[in-house]
Amino acid sequence: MSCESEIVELLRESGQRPTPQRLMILSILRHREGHLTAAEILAEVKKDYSYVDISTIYRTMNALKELRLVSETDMGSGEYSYEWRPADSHHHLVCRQCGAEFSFESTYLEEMAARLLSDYGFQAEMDHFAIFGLCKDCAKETTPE
Amino acid sequence: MSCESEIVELLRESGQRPTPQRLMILSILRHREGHLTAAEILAEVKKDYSYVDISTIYRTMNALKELRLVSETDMGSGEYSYEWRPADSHHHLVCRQCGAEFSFESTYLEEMAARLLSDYGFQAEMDHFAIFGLCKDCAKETTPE
DNA sequence: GTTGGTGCAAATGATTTGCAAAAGG
DNA sequence: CCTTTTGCAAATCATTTGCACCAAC
Repeated sequence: MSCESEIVELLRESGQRPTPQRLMILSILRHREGHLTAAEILAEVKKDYSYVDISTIYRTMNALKELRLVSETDMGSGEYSYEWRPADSHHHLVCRQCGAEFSFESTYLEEMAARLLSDYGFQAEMDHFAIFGLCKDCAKETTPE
Repeated sequence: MSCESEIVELLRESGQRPTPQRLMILSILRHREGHLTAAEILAEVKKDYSYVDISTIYRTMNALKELRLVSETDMGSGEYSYEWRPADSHHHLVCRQCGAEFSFESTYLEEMAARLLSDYGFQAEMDHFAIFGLCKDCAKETTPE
């Protein structure tokens, strides 16, 4: 794939070795839309390359997290989800009832980040938020009016 | 303490039995400011009442969570924190570097909740948010300019 | 060669669960 | 009594770690 060299460069720049495992993990993260759990990444990697361990996934994710190349989000399922850090930050609505997930963008969060910076000097990481609540359909059931 | 009867009533209303364990747990949650982990609640309860188990804490928290009497927040430490659901919703800034925590209130979050409701019909639970980032001091070190 | 990365298996640590006994209504 | 709740111990489940071996530079 064409962006492999780009990935290799990214790794080298940050002092990491471009092993086949990492290339596969990174390629999956970059080509798949949305967030993946460590187990899901593992399953995907194993399709082509059987001998990979879940610990390698976690170690890679931790390294990439520190480099801020991937985001880690608690989607409320008990596992963390990882996503290639998107250029355009988006967020997730997660329904507590049915588990449905929706993406959304919000200038409110960016405005708030700016405000936190000016008021508190706090550099908020607003790139990937999960907001919990009730989706439209479940809200209807719960409050049938 | 004077608010015990109030707590008993709250439990009864929701079909729960006011056992001594629950009364203590609830009393601690209501009188302590800020959020507590399950282990911290356990330690606090054990001061007066030795035979309590961590599973009772979790079971109580899960029941109260569903009744929306306490909020559960991932403060980034690997454990969840619980807090008596505050009348005035506030949120937390957590520094990824030094771990410092700050409370803040924000009308932005409320505005966003209103917008999510009108745009998506999504009833967001905005009562207790943890936002991660870099605090003033750590930001200074990282970006000494 | 030296350093860093991997697979494997075992450890960890938070949370959950099965069950028999105890307590609440 | 009948149902819910508890303590205890054991189970789960995601994530981390120790270590010997292997791969990158």
